[in-house]
Amino acid sequence: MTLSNRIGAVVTRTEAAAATRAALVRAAAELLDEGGPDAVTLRAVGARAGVSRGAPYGHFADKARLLTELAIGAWSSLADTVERLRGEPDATPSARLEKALSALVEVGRRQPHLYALMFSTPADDAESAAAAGRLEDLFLAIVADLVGEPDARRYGALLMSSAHGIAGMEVSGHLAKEKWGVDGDRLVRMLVDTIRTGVEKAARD
Amino acid sequence: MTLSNRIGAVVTRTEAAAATRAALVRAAAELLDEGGPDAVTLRAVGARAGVSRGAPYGHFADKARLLTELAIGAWSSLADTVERLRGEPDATPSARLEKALSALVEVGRRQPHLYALMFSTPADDAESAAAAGRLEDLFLAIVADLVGEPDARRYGALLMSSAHGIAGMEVSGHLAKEKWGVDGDRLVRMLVDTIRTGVEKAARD
DNA sequence: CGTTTTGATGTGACGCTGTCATATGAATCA
DNA sequence: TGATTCATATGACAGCGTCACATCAAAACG
Repeated sequence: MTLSNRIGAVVTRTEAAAATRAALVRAAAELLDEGGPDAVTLRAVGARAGVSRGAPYGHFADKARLLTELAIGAWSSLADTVERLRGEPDATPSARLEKALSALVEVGRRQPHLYALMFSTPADDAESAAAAGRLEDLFLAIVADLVGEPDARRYGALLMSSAHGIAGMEVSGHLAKEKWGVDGDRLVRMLVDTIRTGVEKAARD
Repeated sequence: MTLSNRIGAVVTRTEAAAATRAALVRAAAELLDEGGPDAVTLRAVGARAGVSRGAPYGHFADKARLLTELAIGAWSSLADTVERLRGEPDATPSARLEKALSALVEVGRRQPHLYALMFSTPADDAESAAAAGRLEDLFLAIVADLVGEPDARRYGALLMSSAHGIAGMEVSGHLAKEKWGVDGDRLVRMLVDTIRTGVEKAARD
């Protein structure tokens, strides 16, 4: 009637299955962070979650789907971070924008393998696209506060792409400070300043 | 004394080995373009090059080294393209800059898997870093023509990162036109214009 | 010229991987 | 209680990268 899971708590059957599923996702995330994509094998994921190598197939169609869920979690978490910026109405639009862009770069810096996964997961997956879309919409709203509505989409695309590139250059080690004399944070500030002054200039004309 | 290779030409032994090596690289590049990274197996590479699965080990330490050579070739080829822009002195600095950035984006568009490989190859490889460094230096010279020497490095980093991000967003399918209303080419033009007007403004002050 | 050396290539074998078919066994339900 | 359902465990399979070893012809040498 009851069942004790790996930490000894008494739970129902479906609760135990949900806990196993969560443990599998967590194990995969940890393995990805610690050893990169090659370290994420279903056998290793199962072992860390305390189940067998075949158990993941009871929760995910295949390995790719498990990885997609990692990416979805990363997009959602980042969206939560950006959404929290809306609760700081005292900050200027450009300050909020800089924080949002920095949050993206920070994911790349802290979890480079997860960051790469976010942009390599198949874009045709509906759930993944929705999670990424939520971040993009939140981001778009912040950009609109700075540049105004008619131009928000194109500037949003430019800003998001540029921040993604800054993160990518950092992740791949192509942003060596001795070569360019700057780091990613500095580039984000330059980016926001450049757009801001450009918009102010356009407003004067 | 002599040896006929796979296309029937009579060649010496070392020539044949060099041809095999080139055939392996070409086969790997084709398989990458056609089927993505998963399609690049040493068995498939060997088969397409007309040799056995073990033959690559006579020319490359391991599979990773073969892939690194693909990346090196991509960096070199892109550097050649950018170098050719120097032969157009009639073009304005901003026009040359736009062409250079577009060349990067175009690689991502035409050969997305190869593009991903360029930025995922280990940055600690000396030969690969040198090939990427040549492109960066050529690019830096073009940027210096536009923004002047003291600021060339930081603006170069920003421009290269942004272009990389535009390419990355396109490759991963995150630059949907219905969402942002623009494509990568448009973003490259916006990027160059923004920097150019920013520099002109700074010059007036 | 005959002999030896060298080096590219072919092949068998190993452990590892993702995946499927099947068995097990306990929670759930009639 | 008996039947069912469903998460999990396990055996098996093909494909993978890689290594050890065998082969065999070109090259070097006396």
